[in-house]
Amino acid sequence: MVAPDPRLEVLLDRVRAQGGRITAARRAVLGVLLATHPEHLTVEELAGRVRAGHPDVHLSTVYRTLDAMEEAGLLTHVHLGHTPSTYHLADVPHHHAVCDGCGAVIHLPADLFDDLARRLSADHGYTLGAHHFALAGRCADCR
Amino acid sequence: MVAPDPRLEVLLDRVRAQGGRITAARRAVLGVLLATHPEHLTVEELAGRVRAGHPDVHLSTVYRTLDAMEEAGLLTHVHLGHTPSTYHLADVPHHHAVCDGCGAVIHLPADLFDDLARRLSADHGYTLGAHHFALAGRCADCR
DNA sequence: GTAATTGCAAAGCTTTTGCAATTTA
DNA sequence: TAAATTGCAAAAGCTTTGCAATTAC
Repeated sequence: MVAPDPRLEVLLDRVRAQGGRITAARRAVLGVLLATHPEHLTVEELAGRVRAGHPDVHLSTVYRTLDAMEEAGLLTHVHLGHTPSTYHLADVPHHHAVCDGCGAVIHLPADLFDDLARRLSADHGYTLGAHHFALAGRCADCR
Repeated sequence: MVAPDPRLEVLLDRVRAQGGRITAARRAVLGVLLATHPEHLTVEELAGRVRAGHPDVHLSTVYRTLDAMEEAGLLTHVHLGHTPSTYHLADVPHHHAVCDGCGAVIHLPADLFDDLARRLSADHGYTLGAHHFALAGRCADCR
């Protein structure tokens, strides 16, 4: 038996506050995301872990739950490459750099992009936003 | 009748030089890419234009042609968002910033990323590579 | 009770693949 | 002629959707 994570209640309260309902599926999905944080899980991986405790939760429910929770601002998805989207709890904003060779993911603090963001804003009126797509390149090992 | 583009022969020579064969489909695909450069076309758009002159070229042939020509270094594909990949001739390296609101694409010179690349290299041994995924954000109009 | 959520099955959309037939060099 | 390329049809992989049944509030 896994000890209940008090952070789960905080997340659920945010769902309630937005008029969302609390279901077993939502508890399970958020629970998995809390337990695996700060990993980035594909929907498949997520569903697998959810099903370990709730074999009845359908894959389409996982997709819809993720959509709803993302809409509510609780989580985010990122594209790391030519692969399925990955999900993680929304917390400290960060970027990702993926190695084209081995797939390793490096997490980068957002402030690394401050200069770039400033120039995009000044030169193009463009506001750099979500850290939605990873940078591509080569890690030290694969170089 | 469209005047033949002399640049096409240059590209075809590069294909030959690598042992590739010249077919009507390859002429057509490269021709469209030359004619639309520097636009970024989805495979669907590309195939549509190819079929205007060669109704017999199958979509799967377009995919295979793009793979082969990309392999040969003649072209590149970029992901601009939750949309099909887009293709363009490989020329001056550049990055892309897409507006989450209207989908507008801003082309950014590669040297905008020089500082970032330097820090990634120094701090993580990571070599920033292909400009494969667009940045996400908001353009001036949509802000 | 009412609206939100779910399960299921089916479909959607982009991309890939097997294979025989055709074409290039 | 040998190897590369194509057409076609089928399938694969990820994600979305319609709808009736269930569940939360």
